[in-house]
Amino acid sequence: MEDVGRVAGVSRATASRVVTGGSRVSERTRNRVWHAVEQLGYHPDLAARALAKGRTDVIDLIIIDEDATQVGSNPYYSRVVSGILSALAGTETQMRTHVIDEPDAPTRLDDVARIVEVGALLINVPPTLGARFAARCGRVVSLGRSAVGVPSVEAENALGARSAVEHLYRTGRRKVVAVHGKPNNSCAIGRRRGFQSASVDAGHEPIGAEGGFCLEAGVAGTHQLLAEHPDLDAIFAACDLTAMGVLRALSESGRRVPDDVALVGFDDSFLASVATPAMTSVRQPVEHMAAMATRALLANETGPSWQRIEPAPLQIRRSSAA
Amino acid sequence: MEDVGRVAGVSRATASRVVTGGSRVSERTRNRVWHAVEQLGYHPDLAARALAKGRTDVIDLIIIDEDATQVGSNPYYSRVVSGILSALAGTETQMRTHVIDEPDAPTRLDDVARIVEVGALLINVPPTLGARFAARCGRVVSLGRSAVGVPSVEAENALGARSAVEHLYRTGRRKVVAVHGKPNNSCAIGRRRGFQSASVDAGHEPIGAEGGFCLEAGVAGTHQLLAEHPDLDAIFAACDLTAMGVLRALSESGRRVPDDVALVGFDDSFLASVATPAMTSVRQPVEHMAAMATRALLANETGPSWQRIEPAPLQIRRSSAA
DNA sequence: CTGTTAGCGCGTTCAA
DNA sequence: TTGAACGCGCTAACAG
Repeated sequence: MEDVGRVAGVSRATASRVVTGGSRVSERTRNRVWHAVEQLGYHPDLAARALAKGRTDVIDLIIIDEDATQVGSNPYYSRVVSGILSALAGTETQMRTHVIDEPDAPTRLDDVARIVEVGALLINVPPTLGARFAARCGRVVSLGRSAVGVPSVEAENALGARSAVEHLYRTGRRKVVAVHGKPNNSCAIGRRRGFQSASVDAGHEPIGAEGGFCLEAGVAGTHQLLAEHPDLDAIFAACDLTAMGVLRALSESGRRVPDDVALVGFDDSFLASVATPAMTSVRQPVEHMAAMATRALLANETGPSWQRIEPAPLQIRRSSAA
Repeated sequence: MEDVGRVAGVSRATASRVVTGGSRVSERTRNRVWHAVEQLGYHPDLAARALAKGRTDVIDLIIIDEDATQVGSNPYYSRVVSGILSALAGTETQMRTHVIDEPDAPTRLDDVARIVEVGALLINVPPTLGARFAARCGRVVSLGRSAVGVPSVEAENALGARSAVEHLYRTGRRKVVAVHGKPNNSCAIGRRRGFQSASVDAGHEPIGAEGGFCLEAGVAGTHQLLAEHPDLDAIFAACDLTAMGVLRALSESGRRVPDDVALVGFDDSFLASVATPAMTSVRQPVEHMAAMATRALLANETGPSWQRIEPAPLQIRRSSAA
């Protein structure tokens, strides 16, 4: 930077001004400095800058999982990462990832809260912990609704689920049932609500099995539903992974998709497109939501009341063909 | 840190010594310092440390992809991330992710090479660029073989493919064909070689379709193979994603798996376990390989001749049942 | 084994 | 609009 100044014929301080903000510097000087930067191939030292500014340009991604070694098997996380990185592209800001085992969450979250710089994205953090984290550090967005007062971005879970059910009845199905997520997960709750109200509106009693966002739940739930309601002809699954389980159980039971039973998942992750048959799914724009949260943190525009709710349009594929 | 020293009754420098290495400090002093650290809840400032040491504790993960927005759809990447993070757990070292669009690779790689600190992990970097990168920065490991002289860790691709073919013939299949990966991908090359030699050893002419590590390749390759060799009764796919495509094409053609046609994939990603039927697959221990590479970088034990080759055991599931 | 001292590279005040 | 000077929090020489 000393050199940049020298080459541009100005002091180090002026060069710094140009490189950082560029304000209160004459047009001519600015050009000369940028030119020198190019010429010398100068790149600022992030560590030094961080020390001087007292803040590192970094966004913290915080993932809580029952089994930290399993995060590699969840398509959701990589979509989030992808969204964050795209929002960070062209920025000097980096992403820092913390994967926390569920049991360690209370302690580890406090540790992380202390070191947060620009902001943090929370995934899978239960409301209590989310609220605590937000209290300790502000500058936070939760992916999926958390406690009241914790900024969050989520998909229109209820509306998405509703559109799935409506689609199924509209295309001629007579008995649409569901495999739900866990009763305490906010996303799962919304989807369940949407399913139930849409069922009622269509003149049917809501029929569903308890589940969870995993394959096994789909398999077990489907077998249970088939046993109790052999005349079902459509299943709404709380997420794509669950839907994959539904697909397997249906195959095991000799029911064909979509001929005998129609299937709709939720997420529209790449699982939906690689499944056989390709799966109709409610699209959750995860990348977009993560990018949006990231940009909000960068712009420091997240307050306790900050909230975004994104549409979740139905992506129709073969699994629900009439 | 000044405070830590004061509380422990020593100078700042001594406190620093204890916190960093702890060598050449008397037992008693060390205890006192650690005690003070606890008491004050002291946490070192990473930026300051980085500046003083002249090096940031960070590992760079570099991913090249044809479409950077699609990295969220590739299970391989999240497994790598997961492996790196597990190796970094308990360390002060962070992970920094760079996703690079294929066309930008030459320029961007040079940029990144300059800022690498502890070391870099390369994914999907073609040999030429890999060699160039290694020349510029050393401290690199490629996941999957790169150019000669570039440290790398890879799975026993050929042997893994061989075991898949042997398994299929041993369980009674008569005509095992393959959908390959791209001809210029090192992993794909190894798997192809394994398939071919195993086929020959089993007394058959190797039959395969060109492909790529994607769904579409599996679909197209399978339709082509079925047209040319209607009597095939087993397919080896170069990766799980391709295998999902094979599954779809077989379904479209009315062939049942495993009754009419057996299927074996490669990777043993979570796709293999969510597929219907569950898919036999050659296990590539991605997380373990990434963790191993990371540890090698941390220990600075990677030289031009550093190389690890990990076994790729067959994971047998329903798709290849006799 | 420990204390003293000198920067690491940069942002930012204050004066000019 | 610009330059000089200070300090961010820490590590690493060098003495003692």
